[in-house]
Amino acid sequence: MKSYCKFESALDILVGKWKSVILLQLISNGIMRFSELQRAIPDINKKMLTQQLRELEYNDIVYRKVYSQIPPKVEYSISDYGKGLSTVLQALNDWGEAHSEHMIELYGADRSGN
Amino acid sequence: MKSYCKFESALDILVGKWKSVILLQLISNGIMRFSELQRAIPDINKKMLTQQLRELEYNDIVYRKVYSQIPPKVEYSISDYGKGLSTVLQALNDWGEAHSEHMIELYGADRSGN
DNA sequence: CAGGATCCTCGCGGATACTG
DNA sequence: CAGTATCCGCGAGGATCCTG
Repeated sequence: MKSYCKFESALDILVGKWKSVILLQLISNGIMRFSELQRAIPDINKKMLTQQLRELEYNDIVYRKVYSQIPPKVEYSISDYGKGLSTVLQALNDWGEAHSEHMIELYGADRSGN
Repeated sequence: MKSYCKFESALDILVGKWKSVILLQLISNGIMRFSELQRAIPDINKKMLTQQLRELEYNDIVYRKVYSQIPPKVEYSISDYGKGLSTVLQALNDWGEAHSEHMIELYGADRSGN
């Protein structure tokens, strides 16, 4: 039997109400400014956006580039290291897709709200 | 660019303070009774153990076998379907391991409490 | 033995206002 | 523009007691 002892810590890093959406945006759009992220995710507020971005930055998943100018300009992107997540994300995504099918088989209607 | 739209729902299923520990136990020990799980995870209480098990059961990750007898006997195990998670778990675990190394490189000491 | 029912706490997430 | 600072509600998680 393999190790399986650090997947909990891995989970923690992805957990947070907005982490996934943010990641999704940055993955598909590349570099994005703070305000672009705000517009792309209308239901989030600045505090949450900042907070979740900081956590992702702390874990070196996203890269934060600050232009020291006025008005300020900050760009976010998936860091080189963060790109290593893609395998995991893909695995999770594939399983998630299969699972929603499975749930439909088991319980009937689709309640995913997708 | 691949889809990446269901990995959020996949995450939800693994999230919960005790899901990972429970899964770990069931993966490595196979079939376990309720009380065995309790003993294996001393810090959990019955309510939480029951609740998290029910959620996993609802998602068809764990199988619950009830022996109608007195005193009651209930056995839990990873369902056949749930075994399909192993790939994902392994991916998460591998990344988690690499990541904790990476964090040490970045910030020095190991704060994982492992 | 394997829960169910109740009550409570604590911190995540959110609304709003202010600032360099 | 890209944030901080404060305040607050709500729900996941927990302690405790009861039951078939």
